[in-house]
Amino acid sequence: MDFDTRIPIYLQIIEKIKKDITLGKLKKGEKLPSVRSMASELKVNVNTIQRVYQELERKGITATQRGKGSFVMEDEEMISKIKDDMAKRLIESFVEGMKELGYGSEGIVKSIHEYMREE
Amino acid sequence: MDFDTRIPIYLQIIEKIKKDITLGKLKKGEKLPSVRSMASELKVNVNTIQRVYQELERKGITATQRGKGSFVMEDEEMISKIKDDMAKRLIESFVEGMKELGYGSEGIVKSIHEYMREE
Amino acid sequence: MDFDTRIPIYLQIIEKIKKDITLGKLKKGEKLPSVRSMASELKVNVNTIQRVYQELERKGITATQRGKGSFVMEDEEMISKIKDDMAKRLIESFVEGMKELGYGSEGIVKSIHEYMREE
Amino acid sequence: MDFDTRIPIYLQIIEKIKKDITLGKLKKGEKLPSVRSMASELKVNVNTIQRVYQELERKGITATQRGKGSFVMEDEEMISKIKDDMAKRLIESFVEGMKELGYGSEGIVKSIHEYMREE
DNA sequence: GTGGTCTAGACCACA
DNA sequence: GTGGTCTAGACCACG
Repeated sequence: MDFDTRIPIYLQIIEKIKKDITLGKLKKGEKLPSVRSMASELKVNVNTIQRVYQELERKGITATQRGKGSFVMEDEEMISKIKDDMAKRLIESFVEGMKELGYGSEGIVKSIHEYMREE
Repeated sequence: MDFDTRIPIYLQIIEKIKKDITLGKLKKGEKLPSVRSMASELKVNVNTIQRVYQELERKGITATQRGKGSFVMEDEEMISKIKDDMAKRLIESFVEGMKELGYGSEGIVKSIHEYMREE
Repeated sequence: MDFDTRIPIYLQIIEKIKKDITLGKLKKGEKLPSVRSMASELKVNVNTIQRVYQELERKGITATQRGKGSFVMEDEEMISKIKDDMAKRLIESFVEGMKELGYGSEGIVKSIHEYMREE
Repeated sequence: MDFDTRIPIYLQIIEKIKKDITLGKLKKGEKLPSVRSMASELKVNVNTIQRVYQELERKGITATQRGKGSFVMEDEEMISKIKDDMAKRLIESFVEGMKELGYGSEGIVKSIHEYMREE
């Protein structure tokens, strides 16, 4: 995993984990790697991962049990909400960026269609 | 002008100026206010405005002439080239992001349409 | 028995046992279940129960006899003395805390009354 | 300021600041000491204070502006809510503790009255 | 000068 | 073995 220097590492890891959950790579109830093993795997400090897990718990995405580990929450609804949220954020920032460049609604839709056709 | 605490003030001001240019409020060749006057008008630190002008110049949007001030670039073609480039990069990263979330081509187009309709 | 993740399991079990003693479910002199049987019954690690018994003994609530097991203490007077002491400490720290929050004597008494009424 | 070893330092500092706000020692809109000055004053690491300010912001008690500092929120209602919350937590844990010791509602009220009279 | 992030390394509480 | 807290010290972004 490569990190974008402009964005805090811990945020990038959070996004990665959320993505893995929505894609089913991490299943409900499954145990996440221990703080230390994930830290060494990603070549990152333990504290950074600890922050990641803390934030995930605060958002209700995982639950942490001292001495046991962190587990993905079993809440189906929550997971689909995460996916919708992430998609919405992507779309918003995309549309906003295009508008700042002077594109109107039709222009944006048209550009996307063109891009898809080329691919 | 009110600022969103979450985003650096200097970025917010840059966006404002870029918008003013595309909307024709600031015309090609026109002189921007001096660093000091803009700073006092927006009730913002002089350093902040200095950074704004620096970034604008770096992006080729304005040109600074020592002792005279900053001026909006006259080079129309260059600006439109930059715009196309930025748009392409925006679209690419957007599509890539959506695919990582598990969306296919149709899903992406559909999401954009839905979002536009809501707005 | 369900456990609250925020509080150490061993503390929750201790409280449960203390309650059982005051309610007479566990009588003076009675033998507590073995570490292993209690652990398997509560689906909890053996170490955890060991710590529970250790703490109970440290507090003088039980006594452990090697090879025989743990027994609820018979010393009634000592237990009631401990209780009075604990109660006094509880009250003191409570009153001190309320005063730090700016409550006067009447305010404290009033708050307690209100809380009791709600319950 | 002395710290109780059993409770995380950052939590103790948070409680201290909340108390100061409810008591009017820290007024609405007022600037909190900088992370570094508070850290050196309390002889605590900078990171620890940073966590304190972060949590306070997350709870809506303060607002932080990068490069400027942290400020107490101007929300009157929020402040009185903090006080009520803190008092409620104190009362709850006190009553719960007394009940575990075998005191009934009348016993608790009586004990408080006695304690107040002695003082 | 101010907050934000990160590292390396330590010690503790819990299961 | 697992998470939680803390320290010392560093570098960066922002005003």
